[in-house]
Amino acid sequence: MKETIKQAAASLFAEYGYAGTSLAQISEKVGIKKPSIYAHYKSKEQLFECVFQDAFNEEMNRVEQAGHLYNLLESYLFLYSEDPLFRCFLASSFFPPDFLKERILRQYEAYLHALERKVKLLLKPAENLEDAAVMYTIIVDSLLVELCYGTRERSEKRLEVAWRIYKQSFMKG
Amino acid sequence: MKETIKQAAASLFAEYGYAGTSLAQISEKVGIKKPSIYAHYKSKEQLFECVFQDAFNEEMNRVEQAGHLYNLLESYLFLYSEDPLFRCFLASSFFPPDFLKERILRQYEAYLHALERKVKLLLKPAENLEDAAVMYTIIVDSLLVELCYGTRERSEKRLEVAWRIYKQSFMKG
DNA sequence: TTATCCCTTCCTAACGGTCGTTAGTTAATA
DNA sequence: TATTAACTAACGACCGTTAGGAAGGGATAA
Repeated sequence: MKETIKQAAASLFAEYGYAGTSLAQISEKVGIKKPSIYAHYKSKEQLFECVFQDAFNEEMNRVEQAGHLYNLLESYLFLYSEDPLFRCFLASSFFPPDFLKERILRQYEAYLHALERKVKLLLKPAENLEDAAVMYTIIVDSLLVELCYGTRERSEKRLEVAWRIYKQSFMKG
Repeated sequence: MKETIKQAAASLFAEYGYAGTSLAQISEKVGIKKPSIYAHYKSKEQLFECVFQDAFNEEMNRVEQAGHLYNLLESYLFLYSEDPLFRCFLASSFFPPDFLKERILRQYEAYLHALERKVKLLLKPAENLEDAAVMYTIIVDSLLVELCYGTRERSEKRLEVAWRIYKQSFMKG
């Protein structure tokens, strides 16, 4: 049940944001009454905190276990359309509620650092490894943005063009 | 006064989103009582609509009057830190309220198209003009994201790296 | 010039509704 | 028997919004 609530909350937070989502909506989606939520979470803030932390950890693990740079990029495409928790991670990073703003910004920074580390690890040593890492995060962010309010089609186009340029710039060898 | 309200609303909507901003906050920032807003706007929705439309039009004009691709990129950096209306345009595009979602998505798409048109106009004819246009919007979006929740410093780094790669890929001639 | 009227813009008071939350109870489980 | 997780009822706070009135300015007519 605790997990069910978390999932329902995740997809609602992802779509309407923290302020735009009410406990009434969440409980209705789960199929229980509003006060029942308090048997599992002591406040709306704490519920959101749990949801976000889960989302963040899961996404962080995914990056750290990635084996190929292109596959990682490509995975964002279906992840966005399939995984509410991931969408929640995205939306919360783009638009964090006030009471968690600082922590979320800190964690998103850690996320970008993890991406850069991954690039430096997987890419053949090159003189411009630093550029390659920055450029990779640029592509990731732009892909995420496009996923948020563009079409799937445009996202795929972006991925294709970006990867072609990226390869050409950093993987000539 | 109508203009004053709009500005106050813009900076609050930019920071807290539509759902996260109350008319009480707006009126307090302006220095009037909450119901006085209704002398100028007939509802919170209409107020937001005006603010967003202003923000969008202003930003669209800016793009259409741009003369250099690099300058346009660079302008986003200070624009974000100086112009609440621009921040509101950004935040609203990233996280539109439900009642305007469709229109906002449509307009953001128009915005990206305007960017692509600008690239094709300003760039020397090349065989991969289409790629250059897509890549430019990638850079813009990633820059905007970084501005939203990164540091100014990181944004500048991104701009520098992205532009170097961009020039090298599309402006060799 | 003065008096009248209208219109705009602010105000106070209050509305119904929804918010997050708490208290207190009941039913089931271990 | 003690604990957990669901419920109903209700709380105070805040939400967007409306009603109704006061103050001021501008135009018009005496």
